[in-house]
Amino acid sequence: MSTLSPNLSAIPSLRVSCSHCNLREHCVPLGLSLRDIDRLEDLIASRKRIHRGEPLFRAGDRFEAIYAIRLGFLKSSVMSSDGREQVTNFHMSGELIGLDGIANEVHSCDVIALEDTEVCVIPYERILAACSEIEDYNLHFQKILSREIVRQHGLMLLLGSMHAEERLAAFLLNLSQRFESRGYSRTEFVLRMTRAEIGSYLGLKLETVSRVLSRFSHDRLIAVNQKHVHIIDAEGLRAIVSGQNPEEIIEE
Amino acid sequence: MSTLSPNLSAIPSLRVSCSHCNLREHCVPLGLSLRDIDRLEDLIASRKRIHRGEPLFRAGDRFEAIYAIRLGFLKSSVMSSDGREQVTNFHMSGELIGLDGIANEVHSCDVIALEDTEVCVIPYERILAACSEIEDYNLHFQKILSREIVRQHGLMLLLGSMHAEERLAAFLLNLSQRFESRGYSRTEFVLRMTRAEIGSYLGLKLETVSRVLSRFSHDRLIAVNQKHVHIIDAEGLRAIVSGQNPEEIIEE
DNA sequence: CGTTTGTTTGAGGTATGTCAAACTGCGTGG
DNA sequence: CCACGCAGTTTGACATACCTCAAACAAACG
Repeated sequence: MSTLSPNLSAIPSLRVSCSHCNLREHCVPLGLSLRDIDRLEDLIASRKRIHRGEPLFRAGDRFEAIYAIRLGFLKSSVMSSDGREQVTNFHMSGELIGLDGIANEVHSCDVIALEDTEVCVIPYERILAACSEIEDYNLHFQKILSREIVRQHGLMLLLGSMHAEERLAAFLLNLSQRFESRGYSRTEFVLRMTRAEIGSYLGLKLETVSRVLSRFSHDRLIAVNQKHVHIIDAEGLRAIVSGQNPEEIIEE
Repeated sequence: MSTLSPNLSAIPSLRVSCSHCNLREHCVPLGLSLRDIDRLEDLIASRKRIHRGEPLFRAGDRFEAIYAIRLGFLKSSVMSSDGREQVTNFHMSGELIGLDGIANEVHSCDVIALEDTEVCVIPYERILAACSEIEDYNLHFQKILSREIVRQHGLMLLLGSMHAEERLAAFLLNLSQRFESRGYSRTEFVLRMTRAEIGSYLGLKLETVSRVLSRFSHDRLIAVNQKHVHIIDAEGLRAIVSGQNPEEIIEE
């Protein structure tokens, strides 16, 4: 792996332009020079489509590549020995998947597409090669890994010490922020996952998720219609996250 | 940072021998050649002692180094904006601390010594230098980061879907296994942390921790005397973790 | 030895889980 | 195109695991 896939440009349909990809700021957060960004394109071996409901990979699969989401929506989950599932993350465009596989050369979680999805396949050897060939790519990739660690700290805080309402409020605000940073509306979006999957992610049962969403809806913080969510009072949600549960409005 | 601290060997008291360190298999899990292990010693700038109760670093501190624990015991914790603390990990000898800081060049959690502790200070620039200079060190360090991600997945499973008894049983078995792999007894050890800290880590209140430990003690799974724990029936604990709650023994 | 910090245990409350039933929207096939 | 079935959601009634508050106890610490 001394040169980076010199032959790929021969296959135009597979050739990807990172420098023109509007997801660039997500995959390549560091201030790389344009010249280096061009070289990043060589990391990508191919693209892959996954249909709704299908796995990108499963726990136990051999780890070979990191995936960058071009478009779509997926969930990661781990299973306990006795079959309980815990959703560990929801992924949207621009995010990287598969970092867990580096540890043992085997994936430790399932990743399932929640809608039809397309990913860039980045063979891990190429990432290692880039680390030694591209100035600063080392630091760049370590930051990506570290960022995931920090993200999970936040999730542990949520799971370990927040109430159902706080968890849901934090969840909605997080989604909102991520949609916004991708150019979508931060106030209206569609939940790609079921109530049960939200519940698993937040350490709650689906009935609790449903009830809390109904309560938010009743309190005019959001409007929910099935999967469609409209955030009406983001400030109110933020207040809930930080425990500022305001005096309850007297029920009529 | 092209050469690795050539002047440090002039300070014998600070000179550390990784190759003779009995924690080597923890800090250096990869099968590095002896020659490379020798070079690892150059990573360490100094050692640092932290007294019980004192911080190694705090959230917001500038990130400069990774720390390898030579001996002692510490906790990591994150705080929510409204002051709730979540313990995210307990650390013992041979483990690396500070990986969270890579992401933003600032630490995102507090690390406090729970007993007098001594750590090796490994400036992060030296790690980056090693990544480009030592064959395979790149992969090695990325594995360390990925392993932390995988570990946290397990913790999320615990926090999101396990009962108090299962959490405690998993916690005790995890400690037991880590003590054993360091050459200590896997059946008798001292808890360095308070019930409140265990509770924070496991998403429980200290009273619940205390009650569950008492129940385990009553059921002859363990013997507890304050901080001292004796694991009597590891198999029984394992059964609890995997949800195999056996028919309750009739209370006398 | 008194004070502080941590632990245990009890009584009672509550948030969330469990079980169940009705409802909705969607896709499939008649 | 309608009807059917299915997967997902909502809502209610009830159960319970865990939390809260409180008091007594134990250990550690100056």
